[in-house]
Amino acid sequence: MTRDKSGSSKVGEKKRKKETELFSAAYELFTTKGTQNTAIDDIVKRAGVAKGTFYLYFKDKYDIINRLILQKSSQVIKEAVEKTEEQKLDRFEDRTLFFINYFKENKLMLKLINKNFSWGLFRRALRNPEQYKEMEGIVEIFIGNLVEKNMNLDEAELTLFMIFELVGSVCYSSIILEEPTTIDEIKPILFKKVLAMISY
Amino acid sequence: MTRDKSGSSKVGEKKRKKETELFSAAYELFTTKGTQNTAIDDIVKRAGVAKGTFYLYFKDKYDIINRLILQKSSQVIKEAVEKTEEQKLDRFEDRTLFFINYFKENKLMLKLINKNFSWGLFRRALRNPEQYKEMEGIVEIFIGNLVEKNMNLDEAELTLFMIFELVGSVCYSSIILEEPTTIDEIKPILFKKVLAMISY
Amino acid sequence: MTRDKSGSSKVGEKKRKKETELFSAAYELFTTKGTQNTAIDDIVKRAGVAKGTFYLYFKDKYDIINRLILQKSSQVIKEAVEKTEEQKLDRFEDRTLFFINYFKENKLMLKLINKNFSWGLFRRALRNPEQYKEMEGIVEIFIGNLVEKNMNLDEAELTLFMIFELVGSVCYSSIILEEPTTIDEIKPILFKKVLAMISY
Amino acid sequence: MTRDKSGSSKVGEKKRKKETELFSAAYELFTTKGTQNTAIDDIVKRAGVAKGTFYLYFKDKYDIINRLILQKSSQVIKEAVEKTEEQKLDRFEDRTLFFINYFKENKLMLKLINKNFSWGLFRRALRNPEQYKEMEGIVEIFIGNLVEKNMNLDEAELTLFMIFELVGSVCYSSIILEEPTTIDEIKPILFKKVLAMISY
DNA sequence: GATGAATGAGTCTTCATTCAT
DNA sequence: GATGAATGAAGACTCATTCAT
Repeated sequence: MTRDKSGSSKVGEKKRKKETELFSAAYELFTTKGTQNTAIDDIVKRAGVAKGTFYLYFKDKYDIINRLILQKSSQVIKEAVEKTEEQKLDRFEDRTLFFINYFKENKLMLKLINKNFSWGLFRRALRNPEQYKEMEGIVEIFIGNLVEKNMNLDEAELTLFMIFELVGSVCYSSIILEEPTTIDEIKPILFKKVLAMISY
Repeated sequence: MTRDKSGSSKVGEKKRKKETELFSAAYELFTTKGTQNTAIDDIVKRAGVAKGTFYLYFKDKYDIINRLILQKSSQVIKEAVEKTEEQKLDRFEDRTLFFINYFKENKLMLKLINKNFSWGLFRRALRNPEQYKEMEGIVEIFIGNLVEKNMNLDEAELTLFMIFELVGSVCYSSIILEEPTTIDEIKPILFKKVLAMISY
Repeated sequence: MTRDKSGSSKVGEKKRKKETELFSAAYELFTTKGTQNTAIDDIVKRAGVAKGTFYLYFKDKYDIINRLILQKSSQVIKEAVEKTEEQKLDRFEDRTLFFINYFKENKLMLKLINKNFSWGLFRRALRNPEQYKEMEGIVEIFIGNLVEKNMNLDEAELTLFMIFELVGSVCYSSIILEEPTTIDEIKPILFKKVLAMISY
Repeated sequence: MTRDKSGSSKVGEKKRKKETELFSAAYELFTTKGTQNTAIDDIVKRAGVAKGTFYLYFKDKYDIINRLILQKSSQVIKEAVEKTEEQKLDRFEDRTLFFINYFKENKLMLKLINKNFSWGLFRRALRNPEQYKEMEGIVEIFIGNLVEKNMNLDEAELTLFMIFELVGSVCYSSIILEEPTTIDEIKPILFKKVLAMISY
């Protein structure tokens, strides 16, 4: 009798393991060589499974890319939030900066996300009640803080969007390409600009 | 004996013409379908030349992409500068906003540049004395203005970089994908944030 | 101890049921999408059994196709014979035409059989004493009638074969493809030709 | 200066040769193993060209199949007509039988055509003025003869269609599968039936 | 008997690049 | 300089069949 499709049975575990291996193989490859230059063949070879197995778990290449971005980005953000909360910082600005600082640590993910990120995909994910409950909280808190500062709701959301775009591109460029300079040299200026965006 | 590579002889003209046709065919295609989905075959067909001819003028596909981005982006910026100067605006802030406003008009180029733009490529181009003399001027003027506002030189240049990144990503997302909303709704907020970045 | 392979025990019944479900799922799919475009996966999904189960009842894909054709074609013919006999038609020719007319009704089977039918397979089936006793009767009656008309036995059997081939192809083409025209327009001519083949 | 696309120049000749080689390799393979079991890879290997070359000459697998059937069938029919006319037979019936007799000689083509033949494709080809002028003549003559025998035009065309279908299926079965017997044993009966179809 | 996860050979198709003419 | 036929490696995806549980 089969009770669950991905549950606690031995088969279910094994199944889950394959998917995980596929995910992490793809992640490694995508962040190293880019999605475009990574073949399904590379992924399955690294994961140590047969080609057909890939298509057991993913509809096609786009499927794994999207699911990976969603998964990794929400995971990284979640982590960043947790670390930020541990800091017991009083001021909203400080919390924001600490958050960004932590966020930028995950270099590999940055590379993956930056060229494939879509705000629409992200918002849609936020509306998925099951999986992203926590993340939604963060977003709401952030926006709430801005609203308290007399921003209206629309502007607050757009501000968040712009901060994402700015921090994302700047980090990508400075970390991955070291252009125009290193992230360490850029960071103080970036923080200054983010604060300016929050405050005015 | 070939005297010149871009000269004034009839042959030189003809040569130049093929290259130009290849450039504009590629531009049209790249901005419409993306670089990835455009085959050399598409380009040469549209340009009306043979496939081999392509490799007479460009080393490979990357070559034409890079040169196209450089060429188009500096051309668009140049135009934007000219239009801005015609406006005889007194305040630096107003000139910046007018500039950005004009800049964003060129939707097609935006699409091309956004996923391929690299600040390093851009700066390298600026240092090319022949071709980009005028553009360098613009950049210097902008930076000069920021320095007058008591920014140091490094911060000024990084500020310019960040404005480019922010405006670029936001325009791309809002114009091409209409996410999170249309450019018209985003513009006032974007301007506000750019001003904040200039001022603080 | 397994006593029977198709017997009356409960297990046997269950077994029989799976096989039947596989058969009817395959039939539906084959006649709708063609054998080539139907995957084992489609069949087992529709039948509601596991993939491995398929190979418990059928050696491979060809096995189910052949057995299906045999089964369905003899079933349709049997039905056609019964309907024909209900009509109490006196003349052999009239009975033949009525038979053909009924025969052509089963569009789906036509599609399945036409591209896979093999006279050898069919005759071999007829010689299988168990299953196809009745059908053999029909064939013998038909042939007997022709012999009465002074055809020799060989010619009679070949005539039957040719009528099958002609009626089969013409019906397939006109019903499924509507080429060169509809079955309704073709039918009178087809009947005329069949009568000619019987009579001369 | 390029004057022609497949003409008399050296390049044109070479080009033509590749296409021909591809055609004949495909023909050989299709008739031996069937279209379904022949991969593009098999074709190009046998033709001694690269895989990409195939797609220079044919849109896809269906393209080469259709063009091959059209080409071969019209070629065989043309030949059969020529041979028939050389015989100076007076009676229409005799000419028809001689024609069929010659027609059946080409065993390989029979195999190819039989499972892929479509009357619609065939008629469309007949309407192609350039290539099939002669063939159209044959068809018209045949139909004309039937009309002289007091058949109306529609019935004449349908009769031709049915003869094609009958002769095609019977020859296929008897020549390729030797079912229900050899073509030599079947031929007299087949002729008798065709005459019956012409005469009544 | 029943399951369904896993396999991997097989298939079609694309395209940047080369090179003889 | 110009041409365009030829290349073949690379890629995404399918599916009949097996086998451990």
